[in-house]
Amino acid sequence: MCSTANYVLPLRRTCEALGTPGKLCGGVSMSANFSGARSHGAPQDTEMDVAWQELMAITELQFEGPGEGSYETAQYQSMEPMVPMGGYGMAQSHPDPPTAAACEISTAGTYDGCYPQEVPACHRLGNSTEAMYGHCESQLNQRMFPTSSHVQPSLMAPREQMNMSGTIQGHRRANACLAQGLNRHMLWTTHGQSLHPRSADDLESDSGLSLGSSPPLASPDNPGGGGAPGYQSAEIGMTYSDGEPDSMTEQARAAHIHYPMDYQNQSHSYLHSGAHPSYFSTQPTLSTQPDAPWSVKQQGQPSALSSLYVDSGVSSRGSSQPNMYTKPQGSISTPAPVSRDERRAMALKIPFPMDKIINLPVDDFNELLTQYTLTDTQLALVRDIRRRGKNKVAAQNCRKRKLESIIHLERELSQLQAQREHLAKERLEFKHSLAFIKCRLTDLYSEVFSHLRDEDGQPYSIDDYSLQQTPDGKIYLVPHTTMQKREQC
DNA sequence: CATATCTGTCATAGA
DNA sequence: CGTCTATGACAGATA
Repeated sequence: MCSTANYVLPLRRTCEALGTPGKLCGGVSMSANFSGARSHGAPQDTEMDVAWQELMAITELQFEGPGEGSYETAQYQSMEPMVPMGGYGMAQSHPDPPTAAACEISTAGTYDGCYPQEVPACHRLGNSTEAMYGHCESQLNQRMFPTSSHVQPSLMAPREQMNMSGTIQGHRRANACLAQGLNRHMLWTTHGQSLHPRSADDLESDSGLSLGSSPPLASPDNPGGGGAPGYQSAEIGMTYSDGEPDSMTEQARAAHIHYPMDYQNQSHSYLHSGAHPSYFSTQPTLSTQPDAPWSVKQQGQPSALSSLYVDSGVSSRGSSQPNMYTKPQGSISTPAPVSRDERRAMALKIPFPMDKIINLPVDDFNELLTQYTLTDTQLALVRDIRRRGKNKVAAQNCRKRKLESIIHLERELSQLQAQREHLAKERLEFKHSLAFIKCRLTDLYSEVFSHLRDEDGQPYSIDDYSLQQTPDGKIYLVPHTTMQKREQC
């Protein structure tokens, strides 16, 4: 798979979307939007040509100020390291033809950095993905609140609609969710099933499990799938379901008996991990060992979350859902977010961790499945978890790419505006220079004429004669009448 | 309470 | 054909 081509396409899509704001909005028909957004390449190209011509039309000077060249360049370089990750990278160091030409035209050093070489930035940052992402994020935040905002508001708008502070937001939300989780906890334990006939999962999800692709699964109040109707951790007092507590405990005990794993302890170990707010390991684990699936070993390195683009692990960063049923802070253990899928997996007693479900290669994943006897419901849940987990990461990456694409386009716009201004100044200088040369030529012409004399010693009239130079360098005095005859011929 | 933003999820296309 | 990835669209949670 070619990383360049792979990136160019989404970038172009983003360009198209920016060019036609309506496409960013929800349409009546998704499929229609899809086809529309992806099949109108030619008109968009025409628009780009027109836009370029406008930029080149230096008659109307509406430049608003120099671009923040160095800053944006550095910023964009910081994005580049995605290239080796998943075949994504910004700009790809392939200047668009117009810009490249423009850069060549430009005589000032201002445009040397028109398209910076991104690779060094990657190497500068090395493997410190923390720094990599932190850099990106911080700059995104800076872009969010520019101190010298010369970018047109129309271009600020789409960017500001995007997630510019995911990490911060995640932390902020994590704290906020504690209170929220407390409220939810109280709500569920107070009202119980009578007020909430549907499970938390069903209430949270628009569709719960994937529509049509999976049979109904055993969400806490949907025991039809063969799993426990709910899961309750007795040790930490977590209640994932609005079911009867006694029966829940029963179910938990049953799980204890019928399955080799101790979910309570597993959950406990997860909750005690603390370092990472998620059950998910963010490091792909290629090991196919089916034992100790919920062990702390699966916690993975939290740094993976900060890797450039979400690698393959699934995080609960900023997710509002995982915290909803966690125990309020200040209790026995550090609150750990439990996503719906995690609860489902526990409810159905899936005998391997989310980490493996999501991150294992398909072969290893299938091999893992063969090592256990799973019901259809469990199998469907596992596959749904895998699909959702991968898609969640993909969505996160997709959004980051979109943000970076917008930033890239804004920077490119600034550069083109600066270039336009430069060319306009250059044109003005040439115009003045030309006027001066014309004036000088007229003077010289008159002076030459003033020194010319005919056979009678009389000066030639500048109205009746003109000087003309032939290609061989010789100069002739030509009467206007002769010139007129030539023109008539 | 309305709004904006963030995030997870689904549907879909394409590789 | 199954899987994976990318992305638009949507919904829910939250600030």
